[in-house]
Amino acid sequence: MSGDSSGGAGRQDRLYQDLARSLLHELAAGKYLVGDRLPAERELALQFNVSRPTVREAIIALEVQGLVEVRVGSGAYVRRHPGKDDLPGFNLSAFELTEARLLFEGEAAALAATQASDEEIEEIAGLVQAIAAENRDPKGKEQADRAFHLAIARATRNGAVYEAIERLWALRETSPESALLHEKARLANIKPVVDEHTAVLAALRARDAAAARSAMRTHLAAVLDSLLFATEERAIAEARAAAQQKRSRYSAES
Amino acid sequence: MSGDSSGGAGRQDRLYQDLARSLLHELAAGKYLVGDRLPAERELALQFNVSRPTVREAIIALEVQGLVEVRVGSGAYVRRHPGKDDLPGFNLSAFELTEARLLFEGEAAALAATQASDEEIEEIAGLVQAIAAENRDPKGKEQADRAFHLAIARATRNGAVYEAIERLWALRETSPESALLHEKARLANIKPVVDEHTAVLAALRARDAAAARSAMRTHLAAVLDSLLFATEERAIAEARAAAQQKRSRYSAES
DNA sequence: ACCTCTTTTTGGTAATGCCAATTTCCATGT
DNA sequence: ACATGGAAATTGGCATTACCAAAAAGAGGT
Repeated sequence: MSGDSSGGAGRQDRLYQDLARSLLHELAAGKYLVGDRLPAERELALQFNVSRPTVREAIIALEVQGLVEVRVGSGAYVRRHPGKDDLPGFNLSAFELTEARLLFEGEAAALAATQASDEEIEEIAGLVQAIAAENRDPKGKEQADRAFHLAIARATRNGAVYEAIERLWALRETSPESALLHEKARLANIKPVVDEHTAVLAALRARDAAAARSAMRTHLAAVLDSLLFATEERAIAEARAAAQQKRSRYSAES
Repeated sequence: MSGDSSGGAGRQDRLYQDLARSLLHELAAGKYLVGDRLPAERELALQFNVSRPTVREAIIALEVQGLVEVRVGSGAYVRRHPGKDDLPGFNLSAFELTEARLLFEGEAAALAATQASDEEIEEIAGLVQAIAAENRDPKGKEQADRAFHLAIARATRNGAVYEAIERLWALRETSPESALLHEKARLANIKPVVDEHTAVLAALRARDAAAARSAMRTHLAAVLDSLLFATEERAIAEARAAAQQKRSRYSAES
């Protein structure tokens, strides 16, 4: 079996992350208590059918997060249990993240409208162009989209606001389910709609806080819509109804 | 040299940590800027005279901490610099934190007004009582105040919203300058004003989102005021003027 | 100039081998 | 019996080699 990569069902990225997540789940499930020793690297490699280097990488990931302590010649020991903070937004659905963005980034846009420098606004204008360009490329990674939103957050001149919003984006990228859903939404809906971004930009240029908030909320409400569209599971249908309620509130605002 | 371990002068532990530290220093020194690509794994292995697996481990350590982003077939790119985010909320002033709370918690209150269960609202009512009691005790630690705000965040039923707001509180408690300033504000102002909390509660009971947002913003605008009042430093005077501007916006809202 | 196909570069993992730190356990001496 | 010392087994630490797949760079044709 040299090179399971061939038969191993084409996994492209970060096998160690999958393993780390699995171990994390086992920890959270109480399979290993604080002070317990994890199985040996060689054993884990067998159990999970991966190579030892991969196991090492996964354990290092846990070690860096302070979850386990590795003692040479002895083993890896559980230091503490994954707290709510450690599973960064593990249970945060794409809906929750986007709803939070709707609320927070709306306010950020409003504040940015009164705080942003001309240079910052022009930078944002450039990013709108970049989004348009990115949209023409079917493989675009929404890199410009992210930059656009973060630039606005930065233009608030409030580090706490920026950090909070940046964190929401980080969670979105981390959360597996979230990533999956966004991918589906992208395939279905495609374009992150340049018009909506342009509207936000126009409000910023006009230094109109209320308009900026409204435009940003409209944009993110559309994103929320696309997420709902990308979902067929019945379980989510309930959330859909609830979100529908909420959305009606959003548009009623402005 | 195969197996530097033999001649390598008894290194027992974590070669990858040494490497990660070295890279961290280079990052901090500005050798690689945000967005830059790190040298290839094979190249770093040569430069530092270690094996590629070790380089991978070090890069994974950086990746887990969010310092770099690894793209398959391309390389490892700098995401952010060490030090800004690693010591959470380093340069976040009490003003910034409170302003962010004003924006975010206002929205949270509005959402909570439509989402909270009756039980949750009664729990919040109990916390208002607790705040009143805490006020009578000069040694009160604003424990109830914190619980009040977090309960509202939780009542949004949105984990992302809750986590973001909880983080702002955590930062407030961590940041030394922030704590100091809040202390001064407390001594000067005394009561965390029960009336304002009561107003928020009333709006929640009425399920009036707009009123809840308004009441919460009024409350936090008052906190912001007390912070400004507690400040005499000239350096802050400028920020004060800027904040004054912002505040006028806040009250103009609602 | 522009698009396309090939080559090179770069990360992803596997597999193997050996060293060093610990631990286990048994033999030995008291 | 008990303690002690040391070999043997266990376990992590790193190095090497090899090959695949994704991405970037370059060559070639249009």
